[in-house]
Amino acid sequence: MAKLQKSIDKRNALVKATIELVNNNGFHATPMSKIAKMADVSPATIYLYFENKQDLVNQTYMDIKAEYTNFAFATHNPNTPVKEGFENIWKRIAEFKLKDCENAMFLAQCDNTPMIDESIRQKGIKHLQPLLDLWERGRNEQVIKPVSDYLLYAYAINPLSFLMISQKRGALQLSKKHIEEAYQAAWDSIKL
Amino acid sequence: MAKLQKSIDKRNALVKATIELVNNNGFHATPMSKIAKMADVSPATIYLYFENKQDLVNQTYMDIKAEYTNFAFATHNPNTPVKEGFENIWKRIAEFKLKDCENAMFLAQCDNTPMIDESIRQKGIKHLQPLLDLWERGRNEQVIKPVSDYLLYAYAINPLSFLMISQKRGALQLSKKHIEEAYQAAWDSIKL
DNA sequence: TAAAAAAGAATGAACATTCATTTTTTTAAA
DNA sequence: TTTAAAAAAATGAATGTTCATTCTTTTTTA
Repeated sequence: MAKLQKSIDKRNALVKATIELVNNNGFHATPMSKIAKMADVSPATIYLYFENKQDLVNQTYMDIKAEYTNFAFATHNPNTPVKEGFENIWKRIAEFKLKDCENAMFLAQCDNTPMIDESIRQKGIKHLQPLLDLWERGRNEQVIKPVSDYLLYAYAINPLSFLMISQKRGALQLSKKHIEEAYQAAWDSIKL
Repeated sequence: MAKLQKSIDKRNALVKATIELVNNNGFHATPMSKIAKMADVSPATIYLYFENKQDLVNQTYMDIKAEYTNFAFATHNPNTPVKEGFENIWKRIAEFKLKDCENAMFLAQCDNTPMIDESIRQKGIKHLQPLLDLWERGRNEQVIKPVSDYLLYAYAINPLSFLMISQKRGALQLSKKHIEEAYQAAWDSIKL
């Protein structure tokens, strides 16, 4: 329906405005009034779509997290060899983080501050299951070091967030070559 | 003087309270009134020691950053072999991040959000010079991969922040063995 | 024309900062 | 050493602003 579509557009505009403003100013320095203005909507209208500010941010987080993991695993096939599967997922994640920088920045901020309800963050983690499954297989096949998922994540995935933030700040510009170097470092850190 | 000492004590109490409250609630959800209360001081008194809230946080950041790098490089000798030197610095950093968790959490939050003035963060980075020098030597001696400092930092150092945050959240408890595994991953990711 | 959606203005709480006093410390004269 | 005036430090209570949220009215949709 045109009706329903309009609602979806408005909700999306609110989510988008939230991401941009929170990225640049942080959660608490982002007033509802500014979000409303950027989304071309009255402040009161936000409350037709979201319970309150916390809910708006929680939902934004969940939306983006889902989009992120959908993208990351879209081309994943659980039957490919571990090394190949990892390279594929890693490069999809890298592509998302570096191309869809706004969204990725928002996730990073959520994951590094107390701005999101902890229960919501916990839910977000579950989306990573396909990667954890791959690692489990890798450990069994003695292709990947027998260490915890946290450690693997810390070395294989998390560094991308740091590189992304650095790029956003203008500290460096990541070329194809850099991505390849980063992938090598990631794989070297977890392979057996 | 007893006089001067008292002032220093008060300033320290304010800095300490700032760290604890910002760690748990974030910058903007930490009112000056609460900082004052926790430091056993009137809100007005804060303004005798700091220009305003932003200045309080900036100074807190600089204080802790200096403490952090002093600790990290305290036992560093620029003449030791690269591998050995790196292991030493890495383990000092790990010790700081995991034992002096409150301070390290605060730095992580500052580095991952827009809460600190960018110019202040830039200054903080300079403290890392001894590590960058070591890497430069490592690249020359072909002991370390010929990649940028950012990449080396992203893989060799930054993962510790992730592990620290995870530990703080209770997601895992890092034992001696985990630290050793993490060190191996760090070294594997950057060694040639 | 009734119901739903949206709007702008109003409300009340929270907060950073300042102000007017009070308390403490310093100074130096007795 | 004691004392009291001056200076400095500290305080609690205001101030004015900002903001999330709600209320009442208007506009749009069915």
